[in-house]
Amino acid sequence: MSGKNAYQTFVDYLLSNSQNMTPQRATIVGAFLETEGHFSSEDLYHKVRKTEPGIGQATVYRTLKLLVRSGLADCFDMGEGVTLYEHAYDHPHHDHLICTRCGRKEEIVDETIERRQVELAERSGFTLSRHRMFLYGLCPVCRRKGIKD
Amino acid sequence: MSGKNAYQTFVDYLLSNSQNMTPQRATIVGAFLETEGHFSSEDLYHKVRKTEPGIGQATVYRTLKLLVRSGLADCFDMGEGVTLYEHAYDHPHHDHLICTRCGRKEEIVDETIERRQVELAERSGFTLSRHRMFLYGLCPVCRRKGIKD
DNA sequence: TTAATTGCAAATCGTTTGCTGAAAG
DNA sequence: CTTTCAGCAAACGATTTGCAATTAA
Repeated sequence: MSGKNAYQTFVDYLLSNSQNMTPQRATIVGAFLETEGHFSSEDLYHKVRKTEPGIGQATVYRTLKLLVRSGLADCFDMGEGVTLYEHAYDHPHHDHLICTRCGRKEEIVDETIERRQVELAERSGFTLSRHRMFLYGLCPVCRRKGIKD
Repeated sequence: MSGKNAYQTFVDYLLSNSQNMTPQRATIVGAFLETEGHFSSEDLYHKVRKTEPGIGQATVYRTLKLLVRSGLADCFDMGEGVTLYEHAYDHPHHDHLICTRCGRKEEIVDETIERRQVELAERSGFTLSRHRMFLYGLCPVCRRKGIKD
């Protein structure tokens, strides 16, 4: 049902911007909604192609942009040259913990840090609007492997 | 004198990797050392060109890579499609506070946050090796302007 | 002399854009 | 009808790479 609401939110976004729902957009949004975790535009493109081979890559890029603007998706760039997307609808803010060996990503949040960030910003006179935090390290599995190697 | 040591550190790095100091590298490293704040490879390229118009862009890219490996420089990508560099020699870890309007960047650190990050990672079984944190907001100057507008 | 380095231009790669025909309201 | 779309291919912009000529050790 979260899917239903999310989809409707997207349709509403389109309507309120004099933009149309189209078969292609419906397909892409559908694929987006059933994709968990972090993925690139290209990942989604490949997924969509399995169902609708006619869809162009540009359409996926354009639709992902709409998804972000509509609030359904969030995107971030970890500096690897690719933009990653994730669900933002019914999915509160969080940061990322990334394994530098296997690439596994975990979502994390910490109230203390969130609060400190606002204080820190204010101390410099800034009004904080958002932030991005990436923690890099070895995940338990990879650490164990590392010891064996 | 920090400049002297930094330069020597770079030369040592080259020597220990059977790489040579060259006039081009010396020029680029010199320009790098006298550039404060955050800058892109292209920024440095333009600066270097004023002195040595013959230097190629690829050489600047290549030398910046060496500067990072030697520990003189640190680089990060804020997702704007450009890699930014800054001094890392005699310049301890810090995070960034960025004005979303004028782009001004301030360096920040907070012991509480740093400590919490390690704890958070450990709670997930990760061994933290490094992190990146960007706080985005309106700087005091821009906020004031915003009110007037 | 031998390995490392340079500058240039061509190649990459993810992403964006211009364009023309097609479709939505 | 009028505007918004889609698909394609070309354009882009930052960065990398292949290569032949040059230089450092």
